[in-house]
Amino acid sequence: MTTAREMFHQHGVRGVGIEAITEAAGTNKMTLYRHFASKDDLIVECLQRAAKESYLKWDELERQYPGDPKAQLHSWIENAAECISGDWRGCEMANTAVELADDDHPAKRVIEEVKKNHRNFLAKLCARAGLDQPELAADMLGLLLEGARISRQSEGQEGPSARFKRMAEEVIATVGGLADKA
Amino acid sequence: MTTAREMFHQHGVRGVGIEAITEAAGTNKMTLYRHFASKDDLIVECLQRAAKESYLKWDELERQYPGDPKAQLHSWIENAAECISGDWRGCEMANTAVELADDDHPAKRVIEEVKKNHRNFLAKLCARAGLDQPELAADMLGLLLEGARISRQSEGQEGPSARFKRMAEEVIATVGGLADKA
DNA sequence: CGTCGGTGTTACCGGTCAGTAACTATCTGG
DNA sequence: CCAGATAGTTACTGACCGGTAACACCGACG
Repeated sequence: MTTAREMFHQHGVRGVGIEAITEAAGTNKMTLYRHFASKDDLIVECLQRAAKESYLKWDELERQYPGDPKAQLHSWIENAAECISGDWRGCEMANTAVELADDDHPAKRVIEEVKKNHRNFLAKLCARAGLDQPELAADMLGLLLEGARISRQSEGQEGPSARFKRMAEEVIATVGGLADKA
Repeated sequence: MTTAREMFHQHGVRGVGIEAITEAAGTNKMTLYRHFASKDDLIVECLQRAAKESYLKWDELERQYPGDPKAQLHSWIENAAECISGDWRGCEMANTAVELADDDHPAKRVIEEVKKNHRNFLAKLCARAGLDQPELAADMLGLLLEGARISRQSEGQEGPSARFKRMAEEVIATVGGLADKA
């Protein structure tokens, strides 16, 4: 199943077949179909596992710097930057959303929920950090990250996504961070 | 061919077949294959047409407010916001880049070139508008747009992408716009 | 009138892929 | 040692899709 996530991410959910996944995982199709009803089901469960990982990571991020929301925010930036600079192919969620043009696909609900939670988490961090416009800052950080992950797939590692960290710092410093100067 | 672009955009390049395209265009497969060598070829030419449209739009944008780079910048924001709010499914280029996991695909070169040109165009506008940090502002505007277009596919029209205009204005006002206050 | 470039039509090939069936092997717990 | 659950194997179906072949059609131009 970890293999499934890797392959879905690497080649896209539409670009890899069940057989290739099971083969790479050292098993076969039948075993997989005894655990998952369909390929769509497998996709959904992969995304849900990814979602759970994200939630854990956010929790850990808060626990790492208790009572210091500014540090939490910077840690988030650090974390996000790592997501971009790796050899990863963007965001599992966003990529899948692009590939699954059908709005009725069950995976879409998972994706939407995670993205909404991410936004709320960011807004919470921004508000706690005392930013002047936490909602605006959260939206900007979220979209900058989303854009950076996509841009990496269009322009490669040397594109604008390489400057993500600086941009994010700029956002919390100037956009919502007027409280610093007050 | 216009039909091809619409359908590629609506269902994704991997999600629609040649037959569906030709049928929707009121013709058939053979006629298409007499003009295009392969599906990949069709994709590339569609993207190149999209690229040409973008270049024309940028030129028009500069011609619309000659000698007034600030107005050009705001007009760019307006234009970008329209791209998001429509019923469109994100950016043709970025979506295709996500779908075509293979880095060697000829379409990737087209996409990369357009994105680079877009970034340079933005940087030029920002510099001419007298922004303090034109490169940084251009990167941010570009990634915000990219992120907004992707977010629309994950979170729908009501998500952060709805606030794109405000974010972009904030960027040129505070991030690179210190020249205003000087 | 003839022929020639472009178009439409039908049928087909080869490949891939999701999903299933039937059978066998292996390991478990009692 | 036996029973039952789990996993492996092979082969298959049915559908879709990219691409091609062969042939009939129609308009233009000489």
